[in-house]
Amino acid sequence: MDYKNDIANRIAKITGLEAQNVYNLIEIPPQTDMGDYAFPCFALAKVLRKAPPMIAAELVNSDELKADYLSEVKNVGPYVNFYIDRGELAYSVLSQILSSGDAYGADSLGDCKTAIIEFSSPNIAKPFHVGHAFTTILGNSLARIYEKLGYNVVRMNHLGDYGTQFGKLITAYRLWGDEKALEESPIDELLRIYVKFHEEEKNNPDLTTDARANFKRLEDGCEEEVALWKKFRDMSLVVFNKLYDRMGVTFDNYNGESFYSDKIPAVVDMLREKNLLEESEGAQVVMLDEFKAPPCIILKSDGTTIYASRDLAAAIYRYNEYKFDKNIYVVGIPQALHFKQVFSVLKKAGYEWADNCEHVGFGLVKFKDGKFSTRDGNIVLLEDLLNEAVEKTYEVIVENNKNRGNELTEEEMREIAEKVGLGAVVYTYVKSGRERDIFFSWEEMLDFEGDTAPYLIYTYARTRSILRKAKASGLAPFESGDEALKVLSSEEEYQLIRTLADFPESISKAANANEPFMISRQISTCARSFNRFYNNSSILNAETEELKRARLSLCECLCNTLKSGLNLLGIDVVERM
RNA sequence: GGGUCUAUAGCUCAGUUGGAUAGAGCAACAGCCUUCUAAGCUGUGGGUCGGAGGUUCGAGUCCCCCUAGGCUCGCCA
Repeated sequence: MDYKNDIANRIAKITGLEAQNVYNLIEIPPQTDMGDYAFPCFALAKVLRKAPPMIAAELVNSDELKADYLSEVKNVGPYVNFYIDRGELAYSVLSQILSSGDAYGADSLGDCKTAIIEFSSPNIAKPFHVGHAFTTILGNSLARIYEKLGYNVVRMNHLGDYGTQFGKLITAYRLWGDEKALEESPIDELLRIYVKFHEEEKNNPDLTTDARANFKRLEDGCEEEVALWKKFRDMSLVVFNKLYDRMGVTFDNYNGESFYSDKIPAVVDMLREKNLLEESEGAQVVMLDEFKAPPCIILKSDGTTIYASRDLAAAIYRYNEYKFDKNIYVVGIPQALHFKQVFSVLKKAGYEWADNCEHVGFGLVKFKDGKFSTRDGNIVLLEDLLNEAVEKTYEVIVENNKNRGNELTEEEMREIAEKVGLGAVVYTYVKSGRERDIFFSWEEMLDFEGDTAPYLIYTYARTRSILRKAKASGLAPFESGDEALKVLSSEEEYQLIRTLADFPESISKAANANEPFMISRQISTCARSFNRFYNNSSILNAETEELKRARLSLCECLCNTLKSGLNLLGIDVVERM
């Protein structure tokens, strides 16, 4: 039952205000002892020409505000506070969660609309470091969130697989390439020769000329160059895919820059036909004064294309192919202006769907002391970070396993460590607002206490353990709709139920703002509420059989919520740890 | 210099269209395992919300100015 809506209707009846307006005014009090909903009377003060506290006092006495599900209606200063009957709340919230299972929070808001999410998009032949992890983790989470809300999601990996750097790689590979090393560790070898190229290039301008010629031959489709390019691309993809598999990240396609390169001329023609192209300082540009943005370069003065033209071609292709309702780019904040320009050009060219394109930016990953730079070797590979986190998790598990009667086998411990370790890393990226820079520190990444994934997974596993024990002793939770759920009315139970009830809303909020942290924050609150309850009340040794079963139901609801929420963040749960 | 974002507890961060006593986690200190997993829980200390002004019943939140910092500003992506 929608309590808020019902309360709004009742207040509307008394005051004569629009129900929708009242609904928007109703808020959730900052403290739980102030009730479940509150109606502030400030807005009525002007209309009724009375002081808000007086209005509140009068409202409270109205018969219209007497409902079965309300245990109390109280005026506090200018507010009218509504208290939902705890048993009633427990019954309605738990019934809903129990019937939804792992799907708790799912919605059909998306209505089968199509949402394209471009994310990860690493450069071929370059190492995948902790900076790339941000777009990968964020995009993966957003994809899952939109799917949960009923969207048809298309995951796109816009690979950096084209451009003059491939001319350089071809030149470098022919001079210094080591076939064996390439087979064993493609990215390392490609990076080695790429770095060497840049060193040698300083003293040998011929290399630059050769690299340009090679890229030209690649663009012209010369067999040898294309074959080499393809080889580099395929080998890099194998490496990336291993990482994606490990993280549970999937893509619907890997159409990178190379895929769109032959679609650019049509875009240039289109812009020219619409008289949008101007010559400026030798380049072909689209002026964007009316969008308060600098000109967007479409063709360089040498007539070649640039990344803006590629992104234009990609957007148009995507619209024609998918007729998307949302086209989201999960790319770092430094590219904010670039996307503003691209979207503005589309708009200027008359594509109304340009309004459905959105740049979802995120902060930089930095070191506390000094910059993050590939050149200085000041870099942490994502794989190293994951391994480190898994290893540390494993040590903790081994230690705990000794104290818990060696229930786990070596293999199980390895498997748990993998999931929890990865979860710990993923969580650090989605625990706060995406636009903030992340200061990378091993210490924080490997801290498993407090607001962390291990804490959440631990809470889940601990609860699963209780459910297993209950089952073994023939004790079953109540099912959805069982009136006995109403016995849950203690302070801790009530607090937990309230936080569980807020979970679905956190998903739609997260989607609206493209901010997964709104979900991580919610489930973190759920876990904390549960642990408080857990430490205060015994579940399997509760006073009555009925209370035991009702509390087991509460456990099950917590599990459903945590599992669903963590899944939306891209984190797996484990049954024991 | 133009654009843009940020500034909240010692540290890392929340704070919804202006609303009730500005909240979490970490760190510090003091407690809690013969009881369902202590990766847990309880308590304590810690704040002129960068600074000044303005708007109003009311400002961490909105407007203006200032200070500090990040990112960015046509032929790299």
